[in-house]
Amino acid sequence: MKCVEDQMKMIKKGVEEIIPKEDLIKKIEKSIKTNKPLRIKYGIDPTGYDVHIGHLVPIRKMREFQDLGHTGVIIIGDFTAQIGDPTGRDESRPPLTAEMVKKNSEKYMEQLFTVLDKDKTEIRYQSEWFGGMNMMDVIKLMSKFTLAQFMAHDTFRKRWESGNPLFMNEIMYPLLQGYDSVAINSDIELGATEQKFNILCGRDMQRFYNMDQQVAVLSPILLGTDGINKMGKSLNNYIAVFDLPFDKYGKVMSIPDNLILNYFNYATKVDPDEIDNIKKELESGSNPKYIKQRLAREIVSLYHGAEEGMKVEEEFNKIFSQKEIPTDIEEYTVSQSPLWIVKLLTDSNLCASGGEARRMIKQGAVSINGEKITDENLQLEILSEQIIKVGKRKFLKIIKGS
RNA sequence: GGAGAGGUUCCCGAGCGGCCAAAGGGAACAGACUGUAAAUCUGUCGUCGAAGACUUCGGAGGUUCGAAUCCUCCCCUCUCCA
Repeated sequence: MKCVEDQMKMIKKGVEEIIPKEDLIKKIEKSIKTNKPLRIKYGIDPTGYDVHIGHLVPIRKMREFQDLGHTGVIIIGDFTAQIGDPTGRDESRPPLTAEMVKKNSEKYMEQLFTVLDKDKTEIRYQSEWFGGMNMMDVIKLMSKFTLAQFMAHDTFRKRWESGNPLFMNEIMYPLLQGYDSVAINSDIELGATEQKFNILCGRDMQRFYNMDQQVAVLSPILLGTDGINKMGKSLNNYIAVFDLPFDKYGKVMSIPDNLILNYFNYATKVDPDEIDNIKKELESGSNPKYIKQRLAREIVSLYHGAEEGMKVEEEFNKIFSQKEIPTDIEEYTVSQSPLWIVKLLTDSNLCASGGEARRMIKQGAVSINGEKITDENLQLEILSEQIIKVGKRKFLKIIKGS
């Protein structure tokens, strides 16, 4: 096992805050002395299974802990999922069935294991400890905190002050998350900085149960592709693990230039020294496009391999810089000919409605074999291998059916 | 339990009997430009073979030639009082 200094150096990298740092040092010392791995906690809510690269910032940290010999513990929040984290924007939550929880967490873990070390990961469900609780236990949990403590928390206070509804069950959220730390006896909890309150709740909760208190290791929040809000599903500014390589590449290319270094730091495995070089390069005024392309390649490679990264980059240049046609285009079989162009666009799902299809034609966004379509009444003679293009990035190959 | 305010199109938010498919902003999409699905500028932004028609302003009824706008009941949220 590595010495305390080495471990600390590795842990501190790319981390915004460690609360309290002294405790972390003590924990590592103890772990080395007793040769016992630390238990590193991270919780997920199985409300869905779309994992984006923002979620993976703390997960990468967990992997580093695992590489240092420690144990990662993933909590499947099958109880907290019924509430919805108040720090998020989610409003009402439909109740989750057991099957949904199972399906979501399996898919979720599949994505996390692109980063984590399976042999050093423990998966635990909240229902293991909350499932058997009765009302007395719940009251006991609630008696540990005051309302004032919760109202001091920014997200609760803001909701309150802006006159938005704040439900009682939402107040339970930090309590449940906090008790998880007691249940699994965690040494360290990982999360983004917005999780500070919840994670510190876990610390308090452990103290109430006379346990060693966990340390909060907080990662910065990854901004979304819009460059303004945190990456998240509700704002549709996220890059998902399940996104196709080409989409990942394109989404990275759409981030504002000032986010490039941020992404290099938190969304790739590029060495910090190398990132320093990139920073200098950016400052020296070289074209950010090429640096962003490298970033996009790095991110795609991380999930799909270096080869795919190169391939996708070529494809991107082809379509957007040289305005050519992509190599692989989805095919669509048409048996009726001639076919009204608007019908073709809607039937093939290139456009959502007839109105949209007409609009696209009017705006000069539709072309067939490179020829712009201007007549929205066009009866198209269907020939095989016609390439239809809508906007910049929607392509379809028409196959003549019989 | 009492008193007040409010629920509008993906989101925020105006409208308070016809000129409302509903201002403005954001998001999204398209075009131009470029260094890219950056930035900027311009345009579009309910559905229907587009003519007119149909559906939409928390829900259900009603008044009216005509309702997002008025009335009744219901559901939901916020504020103050207890």
